[in-house]
Amino acid sequence: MSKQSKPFDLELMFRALADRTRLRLLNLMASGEICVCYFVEVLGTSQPKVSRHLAYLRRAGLVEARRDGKWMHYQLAQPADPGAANILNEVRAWLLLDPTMRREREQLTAVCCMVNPPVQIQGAPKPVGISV
Amino acid sequence: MSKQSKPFDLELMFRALADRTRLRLLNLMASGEICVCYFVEVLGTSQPKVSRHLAYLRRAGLVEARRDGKWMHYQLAQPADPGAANILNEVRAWLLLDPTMRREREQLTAVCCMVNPPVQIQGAPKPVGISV
DNA sequence: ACATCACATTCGCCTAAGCGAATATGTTTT
DNA sequence: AAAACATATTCGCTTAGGCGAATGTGATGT
Repeated sequence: MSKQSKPFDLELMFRALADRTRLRLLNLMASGEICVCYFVEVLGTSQPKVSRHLAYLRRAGLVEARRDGKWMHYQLAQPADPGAANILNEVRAWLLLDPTMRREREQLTAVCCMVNPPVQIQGAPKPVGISV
Repeated sequence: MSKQSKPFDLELMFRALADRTRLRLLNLMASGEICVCYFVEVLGTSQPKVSRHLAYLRRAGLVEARRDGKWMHYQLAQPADPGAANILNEVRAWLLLDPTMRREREQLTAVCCMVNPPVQIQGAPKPVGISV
């Protein structure tokens, strides 16, 4: 059998990318691993909604999750298919340039640097790659 | 106003790409303009279905249509937003490499070269860019 | 003028998937 | 053991969108 174990469903990837909330989630992972409570805080949406969209992204193979005590950390995943990886890289490049997305990454940085952070964030592990 | 006239809805683009039939349609436009009857013939799907999906692609700004007598010709469009254009280029590159998509492009070429083409195709203008 | 051709649109049905609200699960703390 | 916490899942509802079948539309041919 010359077939890959997973032929990477491009259609599924695009369905995963075809939602603003999910694009915003991917954007906040640009700098590295980050735990769920930051998504909730920065995006200003409900926790179940964030969780559902993260599950969708994971099913599509676009992110990976890692448990650390009570916290779940999410990071961008590199698809095995090189073509899919190239497409995703372009999407990430676009996210980096988009003004709205840029603002949300700045909000993330701001939240991380606060002396008196919101209740939801207090005690949460800082995301990596944020210049504090 | 520093805003573009059309901020190019990336989410809409991904929704347009999130369907196998539409990816197959884009694939058949790889070599240039092509008229609707070829889509119907090569994809083996109903004409209304092809037409609806082409309309969807046009609404998303991924293809352009041109009327020529009773024939409608479709071709890939270059989005104004350079980031979106880069993403689309990667998608096209992926389509060129995918074995299934490659086979369908070959089918298109085959149909064009037939001495006794199927009824649907007889008299239709040949697509450009097909090595006959 | 009328039929035919190439394509587009509409209709009714069904599934995927988004949402808020409620609830469940796994982990740490006390 | 029980409470608190962070996150995940389920439920009921609503909308987008896929499909085949039927119909509409604009151009050509006779």
